[in-house]
Amino acid sequence: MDEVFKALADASRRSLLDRLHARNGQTLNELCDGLAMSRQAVTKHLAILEAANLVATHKHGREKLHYLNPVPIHEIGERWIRKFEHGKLAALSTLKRQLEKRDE
Amino acid sequence: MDEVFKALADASRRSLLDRLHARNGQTLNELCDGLAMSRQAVTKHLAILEAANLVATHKHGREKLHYLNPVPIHEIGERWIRKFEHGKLAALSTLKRQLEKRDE
DNA sequence: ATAATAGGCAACCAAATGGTTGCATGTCAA
DNA sequence: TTGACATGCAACCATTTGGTTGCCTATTAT
Repeated sequence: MDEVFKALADASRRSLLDRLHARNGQTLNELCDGLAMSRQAVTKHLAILEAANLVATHKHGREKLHYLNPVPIHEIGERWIRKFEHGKLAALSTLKRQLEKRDE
Repeated sequence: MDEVFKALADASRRSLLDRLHARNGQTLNELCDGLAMSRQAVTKHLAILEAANLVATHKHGREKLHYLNPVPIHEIGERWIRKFEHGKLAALSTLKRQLEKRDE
């Protein structure tokens, strides 16, 4: 799971996921368009996303197509994010109460 | 939002959030226990969590108490994770279909 | 008053990260 | 078949990151 969090920690990589979410199955060159960095930099980012299982690829002739895999994102939502949403109100009220002690 | 993702990208920091989730309002020294690293390293991690607004602190005498703020985690869930859950089935079926082309 | 406790600050260091460039390879089209 | 196109590989570089150590300050307890 650490790999997924690390992969999501970079804005360029999140942008790549966004673009695949908007249109799945893009080639490397398509994903490079408009991303002020070299093709090789994008390749590295995609490799990290692939290692985290967030992107799957499929070679078609000389093109490499990239597909979004939403499962790890979903798992983070399920196993991590929701845990902190549970009891959110309780945590907030504690937080509020303690911060108000500043004024004592 | 980038700060929040970056803050969550480290296992030690996620562990600190876990521990605050288990028991809110711990001091720095309490949070150090069992975390094979120096107090100063923990201080730095907590500073990053604080900068990302994931932790709020409150000085009480010579102690510094740390409180979890679940709001940024919730926002990531709302604004980012859910987006990818929407259309998850569609993405998965495309993914499956394309990966099966390997066998053609 | 003095010692112990809780924490802060700053300099330093190794390794990881995010990027580059140059060149090589494989595939398609004329 | 030959040139153009899509991608891969490797070396290199600067900056960031995660950690350390040493010392300083503030608060509490004896």
